[in-house]
Parts: sequence; structure tokens; C-alpha cells
Amino acid sequence: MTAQDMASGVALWRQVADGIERGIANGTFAGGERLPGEMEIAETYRVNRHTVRRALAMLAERGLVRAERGSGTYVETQRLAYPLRSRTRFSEIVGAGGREPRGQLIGATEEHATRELARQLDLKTGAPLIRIEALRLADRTPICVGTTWLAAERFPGAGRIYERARSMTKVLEHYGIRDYRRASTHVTAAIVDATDAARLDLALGRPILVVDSTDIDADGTPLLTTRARFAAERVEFVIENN
Amino acid sequence: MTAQDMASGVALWRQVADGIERGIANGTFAGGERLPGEMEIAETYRVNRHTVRRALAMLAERGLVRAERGSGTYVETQRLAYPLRSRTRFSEIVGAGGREPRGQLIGATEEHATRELARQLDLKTGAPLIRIEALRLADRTPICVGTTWLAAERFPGAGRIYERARSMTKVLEHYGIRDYRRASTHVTAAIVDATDAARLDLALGRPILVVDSTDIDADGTPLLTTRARFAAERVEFVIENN
DNA sequence: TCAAGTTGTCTAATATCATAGACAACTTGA
DNA sequence: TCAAGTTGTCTATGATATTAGACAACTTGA
Repeated sequence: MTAQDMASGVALWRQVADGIERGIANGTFAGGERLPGEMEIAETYRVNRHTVRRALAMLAERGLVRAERGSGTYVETQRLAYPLRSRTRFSEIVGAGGREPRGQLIGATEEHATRELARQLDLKTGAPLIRIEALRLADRTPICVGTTWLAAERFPGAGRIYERARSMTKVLEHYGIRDYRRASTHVTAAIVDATDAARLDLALGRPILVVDSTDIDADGTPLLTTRARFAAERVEFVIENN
Repeated sequence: MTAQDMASGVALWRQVADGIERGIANGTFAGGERLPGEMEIAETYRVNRHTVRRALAMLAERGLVRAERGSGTYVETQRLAYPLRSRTRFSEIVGAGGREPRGQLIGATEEHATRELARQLDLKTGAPLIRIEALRLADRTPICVGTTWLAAERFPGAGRIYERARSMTKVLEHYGIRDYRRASTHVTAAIVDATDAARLDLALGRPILVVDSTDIDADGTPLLTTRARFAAERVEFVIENN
């Protein structure tokens, strides 16, 4: 313990915790990676192992790391802070966190509107729909799979356009819609099914967040409705109360 | 002491000191003004008077406040926090502190390069130089006098241009240099001489900080070298370690 | 299976942090 | 001059932070 540290007014364990957190934030310790052993950390910070343990306990409580007895302490895969607002796009959210957003088309098919889908899109039951299945990733980590339904009459060939653009915003732009917003958002939770588990690279039995949302244009006309399934352990919805 | 404070890892006296320092920085407590009494501060922060005293002792040691027995504790004339980075300009630093930066040309003359100046500017000994002497102030307080040397062949008439622009950045822009950066910075201390004492409005015998620096362009070619003398009691250099 | 290395959990001693009270020394204004 | 209010200094006590050592429980790879 140096004289500087003694006069700093910041506890040693806190300094160690801050240092490790910085390392996680700037990529020195990547998500899922194993941290140096407690003894090694203690030596690098010239501090007792118990002090390191206290720092790690704080980081563990905040969910940044996870200790595994006998093995080591690992950087928890960083949860994506996902604000639920009316005008944010997946790419913006991921980009804001310094990660690269990716989109991947799983498939586009045609089907007919169920009563529920018809109600949400303000169509008649049985109306032709385009169903787009897409996977969204941050860097190489799958975040969510989303199923989007659009009216086939208004958006003919939307599936092929999404395949090239890989962005629903750009698909709507192709049809001349530059301004749209979230009309409603419903969030619930479930257990992942086998299909989504494979797509999301999730173990069976893991929880997912299910988000049903409908987007409308400036006139209030429904454009599309989406059911997105998020890997709960990789995302954290943020509702801002201002 | 709340549960939050206990787990923060930051000592109470440090929190109080930071709070008072913030108050000084944002103008809640102006320079020269009397702080609330120790008892009053203790009550506002809900801590013991001794804890406040420790906070004030730290601030006093850093020169931000000065205690006067029987009277009170007063805010010392604010020291300018001056970051030593490769791309910051005097005007930006002063402006960031909410003060108005001013520059004042003392004089511009021609002279020949000494061996040392030639080495720094990558010229031959005896090469013609332009020597610009300038005073820099924050609001009405002199902060430093700087002597800048430029190669006369590359920057003909730089003195007159500085006189109008009052900014070395703008002088370089005039010669088509939009990007330049600090190549080296050397800091030492000395006692002010009579000439600089008058310019800086400093008492004789007061310490100054002497900063020798050389700026280079994007290609690494030396553009100018400067010896700046700062009134030590009005400035505090900040070196960020990240 | 075993050795080496890891995290988890005890006990213990020392240093620092924070509170509490009392009084001295000093300044200020009535 | 004097009372009120200020900072300076001392003692004392309990809580927290930090270090130190030992051992258990567990994982990993040879």
C-alpha cells in the first residue's frame, strides 16, 4: 500500500474493482473470458487476496463477473441494455454499446392472417401476409430472433428486399415510408423452444423475453407486427421514466 | 451513515471533499468567498465535524481553500486545471472552465537559431527564426507567458499574423496546416524573473512552471517550439493516466 | 488416480475511518 | 470590553478496511 493510496479516500477493494471493470469495458477482458486468478490479481495490484475477493464480490453482485469454484472467475457475457422506446432501432442500440449490429434472414414465407394478426394489422382474417424470420446479433452474439408480418398487398416482395437490406427500416424506405413508430409494445417471458434455442445458441430450458410490437406510420396505419424472442441472459430492457 | 455509503468504497471525508470541490468548480462557492462553517457543512452532509475537517485539510493541501482561525475557510483563487495532452489548445482549456480565454501579443522579433533551438526544429544552427512573445489570460488573470519560435523561411510574417489572429492554431491554418499535435512536453519549475513577474502580475520570488514543447504536423515535421512560463499558483497541470 | 491450481470460508491482528465530547486560540461585531 | 462564533487540537471509542495464515471444496489436465 503506497502513501498515495492511503490518502486517496477510496478503499483499495474499490480501486481494484474499478480497475477490473475498466478492463472489461475496454476489452482487455472479453465476455466469457477467464480473469486472472485472485492471487495473480492481488499481486498485480499489490494487495491482499481478500481485498481482491471483495472487489470481485462487488462485480459479481452487479452481474459483471461470475466465480466458479475450483476453476476461476469469468466475465459474464455483457447484457445488452435495450431501451424500449418508440423510435429506436436495433442497429442504433447495439452500435451505441460499441458493438457491431448484424442482421441475418432466416426465411421469408407467405401465409394468411390469423384473427389476432389481422386485428393488429387492421386487415381481414385470412388476408395474405408476408412472414419474415430474422436473427439479430451484436458482434457474433445472437441477441434475438424476430418474426415480422406485413400485408402482402401493400408490401409485395418484402422478403427479398429484406434479404438484401437486412434492415426493416430500409425495407419500409423502399416502399416510401420514411417515418414510422412503435404503436404498442408488450413484454412477457417464456422458455425457449428447440428451434429458437438453436438459432440463439441457447441451452434448452433457458428463459427468453417475448416482445410483441406493432409499428404504425405517421397516419396511424399499422405497417407491420413483430414477435421478437430475446435471449434473456444477453439483454436487459430499459424503460426510462422521465 | 447510510447503507449506501458504507458499500461505496469511498471514504466519507472524500465524498465531502469532492462535493465542496464541485461547488467551487461550478461557482457555488466563488473564489475568495467564505465557505459555510465546519459545523454547518457537517450538518448538510450529515457527518461529524472531524470528517469535514479532514475533507477541508485535503482541499487546503491542494491549495483550493485556506482556513483562517476564528474567521472561516475561504476559497483560494481558483487554479486553472490544465490538462497536458497532445491536442488541447489554451482557449479550449480555459473555455471548458467557464472562463474567457484571451491572448495578447507582447512582441515578435527575428533571431537566429541556437544549437538547441535548431535541434528541436530540425534546422541548421543559425537559421533565421521568428520569435513571438505572448501573454495568455483567463478572464483578466494572467496565466502564462509563452515564447514561440518558428522557422522564418517556412512561416514568413508569422508575427504580424499572430498579432491579428491571437492564436497559434490560426497562424498555422494561415499557412495551410490544419492538423498538428504536440510531439514532446517537458515540465520543470523555476523562480520567476523580473520581466515575467511584471507580465504575469506575480510577486518576485514566486515559483513558475516552465513548459518546453514542440509541435509537429501530420508528417512529423517540427513546426514550432515553445517555452511557456506559468504562474504556479494559478494553474495545476493534469496528467491523465488511462 | 493424483497433483496442481482454483475459489470459498474461517480466525486473527493491525490500521484507518468516523463519531463524540471538550477545550483552547482566535476573529468579529455590538 | 465582551459575547458569539470560528478554527485548532486533544482524548476516546466503535466500526470498517486491510493484511495474514490456514484449510476445505472443487476443477482441470496429466
